[in-house]
Formats: sequence, structure tokens, C-alpha cells
Amino acid sequence: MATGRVPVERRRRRPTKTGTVLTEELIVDCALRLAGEHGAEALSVRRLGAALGCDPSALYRYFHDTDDLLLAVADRIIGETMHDFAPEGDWLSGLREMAHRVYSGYSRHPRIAAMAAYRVTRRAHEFRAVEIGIGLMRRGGFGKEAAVRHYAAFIDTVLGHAALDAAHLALAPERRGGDTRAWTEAYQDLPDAAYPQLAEVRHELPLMAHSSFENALDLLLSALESQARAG
Amino acid sequence: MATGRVPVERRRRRPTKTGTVLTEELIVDCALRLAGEHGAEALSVRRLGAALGCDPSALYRYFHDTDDLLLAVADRIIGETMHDFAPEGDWLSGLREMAHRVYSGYSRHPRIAAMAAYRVTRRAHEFRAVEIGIGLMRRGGFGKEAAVRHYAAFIDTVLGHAALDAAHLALAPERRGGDTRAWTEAYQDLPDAAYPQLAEVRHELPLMAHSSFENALDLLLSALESQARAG
DNA sequence: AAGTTGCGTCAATGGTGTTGACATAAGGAC
DNA sequence: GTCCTTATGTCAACACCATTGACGCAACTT
Repeated sequence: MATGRVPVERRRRRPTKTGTVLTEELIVDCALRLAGEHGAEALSVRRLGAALGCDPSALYRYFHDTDDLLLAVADRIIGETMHDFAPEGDWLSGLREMAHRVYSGYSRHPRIAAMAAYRVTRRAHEFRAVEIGIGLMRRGGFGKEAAVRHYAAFIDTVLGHAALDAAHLALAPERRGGDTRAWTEAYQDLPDAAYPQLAEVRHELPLMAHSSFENALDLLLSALESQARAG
Repeated sequence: MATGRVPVERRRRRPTKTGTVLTEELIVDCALRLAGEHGAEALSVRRLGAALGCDPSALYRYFHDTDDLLLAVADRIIGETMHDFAPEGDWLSGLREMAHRVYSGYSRHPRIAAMAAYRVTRRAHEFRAVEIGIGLMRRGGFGKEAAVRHYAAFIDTVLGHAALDAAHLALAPERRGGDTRAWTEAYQDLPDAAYPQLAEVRHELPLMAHSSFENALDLLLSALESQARAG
């Protein structure tokens, strides 16, 4: 990791050769756009530099390394998804909406999500999200420890599904296609004798190609409801 | 993707310069070992070639590209984890053991798991695993469609958690440390007024640094049990 | 107007996957 | 046992990648 290249406060605003003035925010914006527009390979320091109209190495004046940049971009996504989220109704609906927001936010930026869903950004937007999530669990009547444990189980399940589906979406087209078609091709051709269970559900197997997020979320929330009633 | 470089049946067994005779199996073995022993950056075609004592490009005679190799390695891991698994007791215990097997198998190979948990290997070991998993759901009394849907929710939740935790484990040490310490450092220093919920559970927040897999699994299985009774 | 120094630029290092041409030895045919 | 074919290992090259240290300009401070 580079040391001392990233000042906290920036005083001199020197434009690049092409005239743009770099900003931490501008870079994050551009990275987000770039990762979205072009394919899975789009996000590299060199391309980012080209898109910003600056030398690639200029980015190291703003972020220690690509990991640092990634966390900043990830936090931006969290901010987007949680923007204006202030759950008012019952806690379960709040959790459901939070789950949907996180999931769809990550689905909108699959490439970043696949790389960052398991990270702790340690930044402002993530702080707010955890604050809200734990607040919802507390509203469900859970004690301090149970609230934290259940929030962890909840958010990790949501993030896990988001990461899985995002990684699938971020796959190069021919690979994504190959994985998806497995359920209508390879799995359909297995010998019945060796795979009796698969033979029986043959016509339902294509369901495996779709996201199971909604089903898993329903199961998880119903379990939390039971726990809340029992506790 | 290279075309026609990977014959199905191999007749001529020509040794490399260092004397070893390459095999699809040998390569997968070596990749698995390499990814485990050394750091997160260990698995590259060049290192693999060096470890096998052959030219890196020789691998392209056995696998179309690194993605093809990755899927082969992933399927090997599935095979390892499901080896000798033949659930006999009640379906819920069977699912629980399957979840533990998958999770710990992936935890043993975090680098590969992080890259492949969301893939469909379309290979023998995966076929068997799905066969067993859907069989367990059927044993729980679910109809064809419900069995497939619930199996998808189940396995994706398990894989999601496995992927999350594996990716965390596979992180470079200083990054993993940074993410982990967030809960005992950054999250402990937030101002109480702005984050009242976090302030209240301050002493329980370090729980967030641990895996939530067991808790999430308990919740999921209890929900499936309720569904089975209701349906 | 002069002096510091922040920050954009350049060039270089050592990594990556992948490919096409090449050479050689393995195995089949006789 | 010898010849032929060709599978397969090797080599060199291409086009990328992140990162760093030296350099020098220009934007602020004084």
C-alpha cells in the first residue's frame, strides 16, 4: 500500500491535461458508470484514467490502491440504495424493504457487488444502514444480543444472495449462458436410473435457473417472526 | 475460448521436460493445493505451470481456459465435501448436515470458493449433490415444485454464506484484518447522538465480526419445518 | 513577486491470460 | 523393427494489468 499519497484535505486543484479537475467524488462516479456500462472487464485503473482524461497513476493521489477505491464505490452504492429509507411501519415490513433495497441496489451494479458484497466499507453510508437495520430488530422486540445476532444473519443472508446473483450477472455472457442453460440441458439429459429424484422433478428443474432470493427472504422473515413471538 | 485444443480421450502420454506426466486430475490436484498453500494470488496459469513442472501453455491442452479449470476444481471440492454422504435419518438433519458439509468444504478452500460458489459446474459431483438435496426436500413431504423451489432457496442461502465467509477468508491479511477490526474500532467510535441504536448495542457489535452462518441456518431450517407442517 | 509543494505525468517493473508456430516423441501400421 | 502421423509439450509474443519513483509544472502562500 502506498503511504502518504492520499492527503485528507486537498488544497491545490490542478486540472489534468484534458482540462477536467479530479475529485474523489468524480472518480467514484466515473468508476460506477464505467463498471455499469461496459462489460465485466471494464474497471481497471488504466480505463478509469482514460475515461477521466488523466494519467492512470493520478488516481493514487486519491486512493491508496484499487481496494481503497473499491470500498469507496461500494459505500456509494449503499448510500444510493438506502437513500431516504426511514422505515415507519412494522419491523418486518421494514426488514423486507431493506432487503429489497440492498438486493436491487447490488443488482444494479453487479460487477462492484460481486467484488464488494462481503466487505466492510467502514464508511458513512454503511454506518447508517447498520444503524437502521439493528433499530428494526430492536423494534421487533429482540434484546441487544439477539438483535445483533439476528441482524447479522439477516444481512448476511441478503448480501449472500445479492452476491451470488450479482456474480452471476457479472459473468461474461457466454459463461452466464452456459451456467443458466445447465438446467435445461445437462441436467435434463441425466440417466433416470442413476438420478431418480432429478428424473421426477425434471420439468421443475428450470426453476433452478432463477434467483431464489424472494423465496429465501420469505423463509427467513417468517422464521424471525416466529422467534420474535416466542422470545 | 480456444477451440478443439481439449481432446476427450487422451492417447499419447508425453512427459514434460521435468519428467512428470500431465493428467487432468493431476492438474486439478495441484491447483487445489496451490490455491490453499499460498496466498490469494497463488493461482495463476504461470504458477500452476511452474508447480507442475511444465510450460504454462500446456494447460490449454487440458482445459479450454482458466474458467474451465476453475469449474473442474470446484466440482472436485463438491465431490470432497459430499463424499460418502448418504443421509438416513430425518430430512431436516440431512439438510443440516448437507449445509455443514458444503459450508466447511468451501471454507477449506476459500480462494476457489470465493470464485466459484455461484457457478454451475455441470459435472458429476454437482449432479449427485443436487440429486441428494432434492431427495431430502421430497422426503420432507414437499411436492415437486415446492421441493425444487425450497432446495434452491436452501442451497443458495448456504452457498451465499459460504461465499461471503470464504471471500473474507481469502482476503489479503491486512485487508481481512481491516474489515474485521471495523467492529471493534470504527463502529465503536461513532457519536452516540447520531447513532443511538449502535450506541445501545455497542458491546454486542463485535459479534458482527463472526460468521452468522449457524444462526442463519437455524432460522432457515425452522422455517422449512413450519412450511412442511403447514403444507 | 518569490518560494513551496501538491499533484498530474512519464517511464519502467514485474505480473497476468492466451495464442500460433514449432519440434519431438509416442503409438499405430506393416 | 521402421516409418508416419499427430498429440502434446515448448517457445515467443501480444496485449493487458496494478503500482511506484522521479520529474516538473502550476497553484497556492507569504
